[in-house]
Amino acid sequence: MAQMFIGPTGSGEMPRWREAFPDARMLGPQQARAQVGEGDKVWVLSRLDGWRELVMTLSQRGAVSSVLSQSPTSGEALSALNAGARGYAHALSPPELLRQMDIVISHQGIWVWPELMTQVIGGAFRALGGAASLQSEVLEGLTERERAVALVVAEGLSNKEVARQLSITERTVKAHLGAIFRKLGIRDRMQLILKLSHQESEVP
Amino acid sequence: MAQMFIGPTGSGEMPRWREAFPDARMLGPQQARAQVGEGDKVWVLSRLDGWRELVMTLSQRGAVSSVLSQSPTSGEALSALNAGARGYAHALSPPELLRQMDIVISHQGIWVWPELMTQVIGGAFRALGGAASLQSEVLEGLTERERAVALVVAEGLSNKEVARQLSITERTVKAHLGAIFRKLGIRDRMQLILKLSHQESEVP
DNA sequence: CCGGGTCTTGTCCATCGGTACAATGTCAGC
DNA sequence: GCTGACATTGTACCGATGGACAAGACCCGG
Repeated sequence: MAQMFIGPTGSGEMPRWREAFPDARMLGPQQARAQVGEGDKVWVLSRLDGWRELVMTLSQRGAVSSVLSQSPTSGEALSALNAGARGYAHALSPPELLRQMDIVISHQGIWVWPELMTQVIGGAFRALGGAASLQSEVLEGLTERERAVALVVAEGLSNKEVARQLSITERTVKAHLGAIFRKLGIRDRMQLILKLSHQESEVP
Repeated sequence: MAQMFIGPTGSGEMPRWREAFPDARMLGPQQARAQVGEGDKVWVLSRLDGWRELVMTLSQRGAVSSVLSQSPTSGEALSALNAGARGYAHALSPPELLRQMDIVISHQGIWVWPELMTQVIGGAFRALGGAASLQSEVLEGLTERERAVALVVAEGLSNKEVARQLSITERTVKAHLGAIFRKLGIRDRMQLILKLSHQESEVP
């Protein structure tokens, strides 16, 4: 559960951050990969080369990471979140804000520099509007519930996850999937995805 | 700073939520528009007609709102966030989770049902030129052989079929796939397909 | 009231998919 | 010559997946 800061080796700055977490440790990228484990909270400076990849591995390892940038942009914010980061803010944010971030990300939340959040969400929304149109003819022959299952499965979720999301049993998900496969003449979820994203494909 | 729940008039359910916030008030949409003000924390049921518009006005008024859905989807999540909501979760989430959400959104954070978060962020990432920057280099980090496997797998073929097509063992296919998953930071072939198919479908 | 369609769940089982812990051979570069 | 990246394959394990067989609940039209 250690609090750690990761920056270019030898970077002794980060005064605001130090102020917010006096007891934290400062690490270089190498040490980070070696020492960070599940539950640790890491703060990565985006000035660091390969920060994205670092965040990705640390996140998969179960660490909770935030990215601090000297010049925040919505693109970098998204990149960070996509890499698994849970927070994104200006590197020189005031200590109170940093501590606030800490609270948020410690509770499964996401914290992003507010102005950026608007852009991020806005962009995503526009894009998904287009994505929503993809469904259509393929799903015509399916029932209400089957369509719902098909769409969620096509997002890449497992049966268990679909079950949770639709508040039904995994068994029921399988039942619907079976019907979907039969009706669409396909054999598994992979082909379902292909059928929904492109209309083409189909192999012997 | 009142905690309020807004659902269809006369909806007396929401046991889990009640449990989480015993002192909160339940309102109908009309009352909400009249009474909610700055700093109030409102929970809106997405089953409610016009929930999106409601969230939008309340948010602009300075209220902090979360949306609870009976059947959460990434699309609805984005829609909620875009309307100004700060939280999005299943309507029957356990009380501890709801209180956790409360903490997060009270600290300027965003809270979204974890499984959906990945999709939401993923969608957003693809939407804003992140697609161009990273997608093209998705396969860059892979070796010759890994790329070959990735492409065939993305066609929807099984490991056995890939093996036949590339004249290698199924075991070897698994080996390459393992490396691919690790390098791309994904967990299975479904996500690989999504990562690859979304790189060709972009908007003007 | 009855039959059909839909939604739901159950058990059982064969297979697939992903990973852990390996080994072998090749080939480029220091 | 040795090291490291790459390709290949093996055994083993276990969770995920899809199908088989079955059944109860609900609703709607005949």
